[in-house]
Amino acid sequence: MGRRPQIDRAAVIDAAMQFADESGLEAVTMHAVAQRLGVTPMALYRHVDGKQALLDGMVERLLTGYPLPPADAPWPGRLTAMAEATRSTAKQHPAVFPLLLTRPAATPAARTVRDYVQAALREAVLGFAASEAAGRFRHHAQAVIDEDFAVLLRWLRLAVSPGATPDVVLDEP
Amino acid sequence: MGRRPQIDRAAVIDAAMQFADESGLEAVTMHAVAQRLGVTPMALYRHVDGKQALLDGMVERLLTGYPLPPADAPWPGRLTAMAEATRSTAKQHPAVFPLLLTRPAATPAARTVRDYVQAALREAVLGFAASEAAGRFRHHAQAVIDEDFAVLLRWLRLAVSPGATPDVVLDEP
DNA sequence: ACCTGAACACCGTTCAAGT
DNA sequence: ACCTGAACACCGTTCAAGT
Repeated sequence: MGRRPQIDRAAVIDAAMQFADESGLEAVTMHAVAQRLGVTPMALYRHVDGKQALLDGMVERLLTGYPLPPADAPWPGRLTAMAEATRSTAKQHPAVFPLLLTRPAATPAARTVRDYVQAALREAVLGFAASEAAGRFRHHAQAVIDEDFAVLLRWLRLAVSPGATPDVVLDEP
Repeated sequence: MGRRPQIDRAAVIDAAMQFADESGLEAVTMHAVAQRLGVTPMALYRHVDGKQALLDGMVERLLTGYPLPPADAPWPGRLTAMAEATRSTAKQHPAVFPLLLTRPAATPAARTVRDYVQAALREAVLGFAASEAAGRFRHHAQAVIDEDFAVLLRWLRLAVSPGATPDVVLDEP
């Protein structure tokens, strides 16, 4: 008499992600996800706390897929790592990606990552301000400055245009 | 035999905005808006092109409410004006405000304003970079620099945290 | 413990019809 | 031209019931 659930929380979120990438985010429906799992809609409620919780689970899955440098690493490295993680995520789940911009603080994991990026951006801007005020930039090679600003600019653009396609945002010079 | 429509596009959008502020954005429903206007849901379709178009109309209403400095004005003034317009909008329609971050390029008017902000931000960052590279900051009073960065930082924070309450974003130091 | 069946109130949208 | 009535397929979610 094995009770084999065969439909745990991870499977539900998996199915939702796949379905979203196939048919679009707005097609992710309790009925549709259930059908894809060969199960009744009501069966999902045992494993996720309703549709909001399902979407939150998808966001968490998106955010926790990649390791990030420690918070006290230099900000260009942190932003670059986030950019790479973001690009990978966008490539793997292009349709789910917009959720990141719509529900950024829905879960503790999401909040942690958002604060991580926010802290890096703030450091970047304040760092530039402090550096130029002290005239320290003359000690840097111009190429390094340009590179740092390229990273910063990409994030600004991503932050400013939530509706933009990730690839466009990340790939443009 | 006056045909007095008594329910034009503006009235539909008005009702939707009011209802959103009273009952939340997710309560804005074709049925609900129609009921508030004392009319059948299907009557709305003569004046707005479905629900998406209704939401787009609300975004446009939000964005076109305030005049902005010309595009060739100095960027701090442009960002400050946008900040003031945004704050007023957020105060008047707090529940509708998130639409701005969700559907930023839905209509031509929305696209124009987004490009306006994006250009100002880009100019701000590039301007700082160019200035420090040339060592020109020594000619500025530190107070002016601080003020410029305060404006820029607010916009960065707003851009980075779409889910944050506007008042918190705009009022915090 | 896990899933089903039947049902509920609601949603956006259509069509044909009234005036 | 503008609005209504009845209806459609669908949505999230509940409840009681099966095993």
